[in-house]
Amino acid sequence: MRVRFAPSPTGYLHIGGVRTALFNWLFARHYGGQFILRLEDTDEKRFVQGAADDIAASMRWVGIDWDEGPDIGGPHAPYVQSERKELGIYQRYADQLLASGHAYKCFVTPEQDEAMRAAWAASGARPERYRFRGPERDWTPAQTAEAEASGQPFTIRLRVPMDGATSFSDLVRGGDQITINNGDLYDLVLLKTSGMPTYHLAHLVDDHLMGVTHVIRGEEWVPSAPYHIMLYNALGWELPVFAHVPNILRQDGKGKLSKRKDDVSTNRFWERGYLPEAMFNYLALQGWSFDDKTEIMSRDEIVERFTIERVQASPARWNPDKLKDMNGIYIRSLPAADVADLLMPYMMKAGMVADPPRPEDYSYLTRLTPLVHERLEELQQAPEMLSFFFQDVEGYEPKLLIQKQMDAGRTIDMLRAAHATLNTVQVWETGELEGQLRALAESLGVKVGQLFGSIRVAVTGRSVAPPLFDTLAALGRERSLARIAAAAAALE
RNA sequence: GCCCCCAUAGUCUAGCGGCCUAGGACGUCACCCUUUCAAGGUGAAGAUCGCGGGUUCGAAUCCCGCUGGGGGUACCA
Repeated sequence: MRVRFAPSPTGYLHIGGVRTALFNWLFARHYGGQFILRLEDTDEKRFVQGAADDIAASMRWVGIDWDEGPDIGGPHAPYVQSERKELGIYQRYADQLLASGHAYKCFVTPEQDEAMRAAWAASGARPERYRFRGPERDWTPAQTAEAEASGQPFTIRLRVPMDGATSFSDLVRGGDQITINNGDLYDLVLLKTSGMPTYHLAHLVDDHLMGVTHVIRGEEWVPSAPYHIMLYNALGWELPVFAHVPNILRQDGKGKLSKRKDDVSTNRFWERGYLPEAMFNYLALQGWSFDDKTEIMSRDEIVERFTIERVQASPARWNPDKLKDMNGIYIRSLPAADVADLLMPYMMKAGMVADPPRPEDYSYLTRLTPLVHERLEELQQAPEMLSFFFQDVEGYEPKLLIQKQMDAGRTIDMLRAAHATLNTVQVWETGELEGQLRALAESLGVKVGQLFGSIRVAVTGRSVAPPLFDTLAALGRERSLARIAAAAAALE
């Protein structure tokens, strides 16, 4: 079994695209087939420099590799359509279709096409739809030859039957047939004036030549599938199995995910600190499921369990909360040392750690990581959560410092008492600090929450922070005492 | 407009004729744990299985219609 993912290098790869690539990849890996990456750069106008590399990087990041592709070659190289066009591959089949009468040369210019469309729409005939049929369909060979001799540019169009219907079955829909009336179709352009094939001709020729057995693609291709069926038949080729997977809809359900309107670039998630394993797991679940309970699965487990038959036909909605939750689960499942390594780039970027980091930066971050490890949902949250370890607290909020049922005076006294106690602590470590401060709270006759709360704000500048005694231990005696003193002074 | 696809809680889903008084997860809320926040634990609210007809002894599951949503309607993919 051979499948492919064939992106168009017109921009970055968004998660919907990755999901389609993933389903293809899972299919290939599950059945021990091959997964091909092919670049469909037949759109000369929308081509974006660097997009191809970006797309490949996004795929590699989530853990999708390919057996044949532009960068690694393969038995059917090249894997870039613009290069294949130079080899005359598409022209050859266009000529074959011309010879067999399945296609014809059309001299209608885009402008004329537009005018015809407008005229059609203006006619009282109330057309349901503008269905282009070139006048050249009925031309004699002599007429065509004459037009061509005059040097007029032309496209090669598929001669679509005026009546009848075209059906094909779809694996995602349980093998049910989808039928479309030929009368709703039009004479599709196969080869553009420039000599570049359209997607329709190019992908099909390549799929056949590359031995693709299963076409797994987004459902936006369903309406054009009949053209593809006609083309396979016209060329005398065996049909592949079709599986049109549902799109991922925008969060509000209004339309499919779009690069322009949604912040869904795969790279963005990479930047924000999503683990590729989490993204892989989440995306696999967008339209596919294993059973009624299992959600967290390793790559291997998903590969083992994935089948197209279990892919849903209805579209899923983009749910960042769910992804975030899953990312937290994956982060927590990692050893703290690994998390520390993953966090370092974020600390550097936030300017909290020297670039490049010094040995002591590594050891300090390793020391701090356990304090935030299980609180992280995105790695990028770490610098903010740990910022007070790297910069002093400025401007204490009396409101935060003064706990429930306390006032400024009592808080000052309490902080000074804490300062005195901590000043004499022999062993500056978590357990000892906790023991001493608990005893202090008792002797002061305040609730531990009141004491700890004030100290937390004094030391971190905020009411929500990592566990207090771990924080004090990691912050060190000197800085801890200085901040407590500063907080008390701020309340004067 | 026309064509195609889809339809279980706010969201992702399990279900493929009786096991469903519809299961799991995210989100929401409550409680427990607890120095805050998380994590973890327990529990709750939330779906007349979009609506209406059939078929059947029996339907979330099959059929039809309607409605709603999505996709397509390019010399873009």
